[in-house]
Amino acid sequence: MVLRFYNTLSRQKEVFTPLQEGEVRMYHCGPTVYKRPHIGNYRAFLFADLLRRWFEANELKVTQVMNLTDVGHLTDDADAGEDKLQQEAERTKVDPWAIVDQVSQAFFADLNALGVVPAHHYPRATDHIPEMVAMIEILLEKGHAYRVGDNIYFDVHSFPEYGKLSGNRVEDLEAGARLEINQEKRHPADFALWKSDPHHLMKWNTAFGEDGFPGWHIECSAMARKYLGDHFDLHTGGEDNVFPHHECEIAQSESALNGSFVSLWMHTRFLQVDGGKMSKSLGNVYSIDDLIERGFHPFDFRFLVQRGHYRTSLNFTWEALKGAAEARKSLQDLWSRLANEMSKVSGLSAAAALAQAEAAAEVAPFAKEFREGLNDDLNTSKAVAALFGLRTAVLRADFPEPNRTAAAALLYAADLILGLFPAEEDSADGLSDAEIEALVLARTAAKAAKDFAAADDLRNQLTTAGIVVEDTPQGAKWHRG
RNA sequence: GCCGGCAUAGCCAAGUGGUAAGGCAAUGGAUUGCAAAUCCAUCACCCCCAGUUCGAGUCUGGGUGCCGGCUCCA
Repeated sequence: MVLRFYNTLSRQKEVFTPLQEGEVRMYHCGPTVYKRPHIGNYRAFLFADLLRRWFEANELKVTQVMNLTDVGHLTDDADAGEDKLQQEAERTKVDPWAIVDQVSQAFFADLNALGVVPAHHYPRATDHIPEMVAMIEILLEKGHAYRVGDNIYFDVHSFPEYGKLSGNRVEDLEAGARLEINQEKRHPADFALWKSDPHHLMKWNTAFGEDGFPGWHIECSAMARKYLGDHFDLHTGGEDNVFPHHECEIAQSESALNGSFVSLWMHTRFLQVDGGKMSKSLGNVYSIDDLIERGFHPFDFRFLVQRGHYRTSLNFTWEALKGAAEARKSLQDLWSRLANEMSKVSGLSAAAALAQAEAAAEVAPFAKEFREGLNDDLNTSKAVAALFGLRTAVLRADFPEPNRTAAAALLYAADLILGLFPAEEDSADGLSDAEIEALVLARTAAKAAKDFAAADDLRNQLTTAGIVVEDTPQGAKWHRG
């Protein structure tokens, strides 16, 4: 098994070697819970889910952490800066803690709808104030941070490698600074670790003062350390996190902990809508519910995202989503056709199912293409193409019967890894096989008698019950849709 | 102004320098009582201009357009 991933830090694909053999520890920058996440946010979270699933399919033990940022961050570093959560709270006259609760619930509901496997920890920033304070104290002691009144800043010049992730240089940042220079700071690129403001709605009484709140970046450093240790395998986020957020995390953590922090940094490219950035004014900032209202299943969106590569900007359009939905439906149809064989492989692990598929000559080429695609920096396009290759092969009349189970195994594994098909809904009006057979036979008889009205009526009954009837040269066949 | 990325058919999207995966849609045919499904077939000179090379979507330079960061943002 050789997994290769593109590392933002080195700007190239690298062979992945876990720090601890057989284990992967990873951290994902999660949502700021001040307003409901949109589909663009979910592209990043679906990517995290895919990583998790593929690692587990490779029999690695995964520890996965995704933070919830529930304390607002400053819109700028000047003292007048407000934070989004505070703004939202003031705008809606709702207590910020209530907003956090409400948005968090919506977030988890969306994750569930998208079939995301829950991370092991979803730490909240406000639950980790002591950890952040402790880390800031280390930075002060080591001379990487300085205090001005009740504000504390990280001294960028104390970390010579600042800029290694983003490629930015401290000098350029200074030259391009569009902000009013905060006179408190020694250098414009210095960033806040802790701020104090009596008017802030969310504030804590700490050694740094009575009315303080954390800077934007420190929460991830502190929480990652707590749940994953000082040095862990990989950290992900959207491309916009590269700078300043992740750059600052690196500076803080490596300064505080004397050593490398994260081995592999992975970032997802933004989702575009209608060829450009989604924006409120264009009215194309969609939520998962918006997709559902238009008649799509959240898994259609999941499939759309996973048909493309995470490092390429994906253009979301309703037409593209429709295309993904149709494509997913045809794989779902394949699943139904393999229902009998599916029962023989269900319960297998993804690793075992994939191995079984690779062991069968007729299916192996597709299984290999699927695996190799994912091994190569999660090339899901290639992996999905393999599934369509499998579909074509299975649907050919001469597909060898013994290999149908292997084909089912591959599709089953693909579902465990990509999350293609929602869990079966309990069909309350489900017909038994015998009842279906009777209806199908009755329809065949009606057709033979040229009573097409009756035949169509029977077909409608079956369709309504979720049964697909196919007239083939070998007679009528049916399967559950 | 300074960093970084992308540009492939109507749409979405892969692509180690050797003559363009896959899907959706569409079109023709087979099949059907009509459909649906399925099967067969058709459907791209890879943004523009130079250059390197025996050979470039794939490398280099210059344009144009879009995206990200430098400011909260996946």
